[in-house]
Amino acid sequence: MDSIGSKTSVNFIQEIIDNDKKANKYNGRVHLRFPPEPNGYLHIGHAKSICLNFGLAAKNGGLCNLRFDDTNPSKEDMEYIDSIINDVRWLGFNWGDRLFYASDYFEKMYEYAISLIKLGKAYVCDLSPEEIKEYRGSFKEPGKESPYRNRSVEENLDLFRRMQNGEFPDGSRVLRAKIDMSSPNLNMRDPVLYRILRATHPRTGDKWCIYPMYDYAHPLEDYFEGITHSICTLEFEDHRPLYEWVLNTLNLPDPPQQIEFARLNLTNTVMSKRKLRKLVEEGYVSGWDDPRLPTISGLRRRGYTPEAIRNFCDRIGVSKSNSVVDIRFLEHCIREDLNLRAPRVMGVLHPLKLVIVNYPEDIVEEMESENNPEDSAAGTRKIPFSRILYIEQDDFCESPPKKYFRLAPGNEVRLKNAYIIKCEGFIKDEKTGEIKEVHCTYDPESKSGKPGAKRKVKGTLHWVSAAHALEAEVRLYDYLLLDQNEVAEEQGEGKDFINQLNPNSLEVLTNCLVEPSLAGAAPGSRYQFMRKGYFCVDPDSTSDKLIFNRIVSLRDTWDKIRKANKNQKF
RNA sequence: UGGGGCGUAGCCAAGCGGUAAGGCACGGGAAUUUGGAUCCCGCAUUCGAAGGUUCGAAUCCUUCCGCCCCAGCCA
Repeated sequence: MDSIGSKTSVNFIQEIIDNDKKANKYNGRVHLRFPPEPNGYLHIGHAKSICLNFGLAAKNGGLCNLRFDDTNPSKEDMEYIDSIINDVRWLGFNWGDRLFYASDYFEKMYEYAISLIKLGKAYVCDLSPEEIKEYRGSFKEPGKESPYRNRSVEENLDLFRRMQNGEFPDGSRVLRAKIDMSSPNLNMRDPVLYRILRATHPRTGDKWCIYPMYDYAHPLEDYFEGITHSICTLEFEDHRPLYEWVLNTLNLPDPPQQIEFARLNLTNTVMSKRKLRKLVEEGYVSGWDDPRLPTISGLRRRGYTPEAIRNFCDRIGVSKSNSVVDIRFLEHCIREDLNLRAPRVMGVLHPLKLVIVNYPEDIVEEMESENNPEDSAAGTRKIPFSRILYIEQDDFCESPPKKYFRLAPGNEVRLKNAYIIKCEGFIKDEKTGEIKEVHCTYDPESKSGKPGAKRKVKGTLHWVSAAHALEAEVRLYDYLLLDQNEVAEEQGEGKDFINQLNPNSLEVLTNCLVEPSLAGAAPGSRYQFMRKGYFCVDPDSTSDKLIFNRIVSLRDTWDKIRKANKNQKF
């Protein structure tokens, strides 16, 4: 019932919106915004927020703006602006002509700051950063009032203008709100509103040398854009009184309301900008779009679809409790999506030569194969079959364990869309134990589609024809981080997430063989390699050298049985 | 330590005084030319704990316990 696109239960934010609409608050308008700071790449945690904001707007006949919160030029960059725009669009959202920047409002914000000064609600403070910290007090002790707190309006006006004029060095003065130095909420102890900062802004260049702080800028940005519900994450809960203070003190009508929800955490990966940056900058991964990262660009390169990501975000729910979503749920979402639409192909990751000894040497048959059993409209294709094939090394076992349905001496197995074969022998390198090739006979009556194919055989294998297969590189990805318990076992609890990194998060296979229909497969196209998983053609792929990224493996019950058996020994 | 939040299954999460939805994971089975997909079945006598109110409490009250966030001129 609750599959793709079906209803999810109403979350607490929707409830607030429902009540506001009922009460005709904001004249029934619903206007949201996604307000990233352009200081990093978007990740799936942002996707949760994007889906929430744009989704809520759509559901309620409202609008959602894209707005860059670019109030700190020392950390922000045009590169990030471009990537964020690209990612939000790729996820499938549309902000119409409502692309905004906090920096668009610097002039207005400055004017409102002057109003605050005139109201006696803001003052220029000459304390150093260290002194301000000292004066702020602590959790148990109230703060002390700044000696500059009671300057006259005229003096404040004059000093603030001169701050803006560039007459003072960076860090020498700030504009502060005059609220309450003994508030139990530290955010209300005369917070800084403006700081002097000489840094070239990505959009306004060197026009300004003072920049508003988030707590002052954000409520105003929301107000300027007619935002009704300003959704942010839990850590801003303590800032809400300040958000409201700015709007109320300035006496702005229909003030937006801030609502907080829990950010997304995922198992087996990292989500903080700091950690992602460390991985990228210190070369633990290949870049922001490394397919192992939970960045939008990484997921895109890995082969995740926007639909799967959106579906995931819609299904994890929205609440206020700190939670960690199992990454396997994300994997479920991409499997569910790709199962329905990824064409099936055959690709052998670890090739093992298989000779059909009773099959003519000079014949090539074209085997008819369904492109997608979940979608008959996907049609069929022909796959060449011949005497010499390659199968998966795993699919042959000299002395098979219990419940092994694959090829073993004397065993019969079906080759997908071809014939039933029987293992008659194999060649083994006695020194290394390596199986060099497997010899089989085929049953000519068992060709797929023919009555003789109806026989029951336990296993079905995928294969490629040696003479026709294409060489390919396949990149197998695994979780970026080990499970918490594995880490404890293997290296004794490290505090640094670096020693939690999975050493096997990337395995590159260079000798894979895929069916010839894959020639010229376009970067970004996705396939199911039957019995193996879903794969996506990497942008590095060329017509000479195919490169596939494994998006996610198929569910593998044999693998589970195998592991269970292994663990049983003890 | 003062303030702000949050505790429902291994993980998310509904529930809003009338007797614990759903999904993931997990276990079992059916069917199967992907050990995939699909389909069945199972999976909280109990909601952080203890008291109280009530005919009736995950929902209301009290106390306690645990976890997260806050002392940037970051957002």
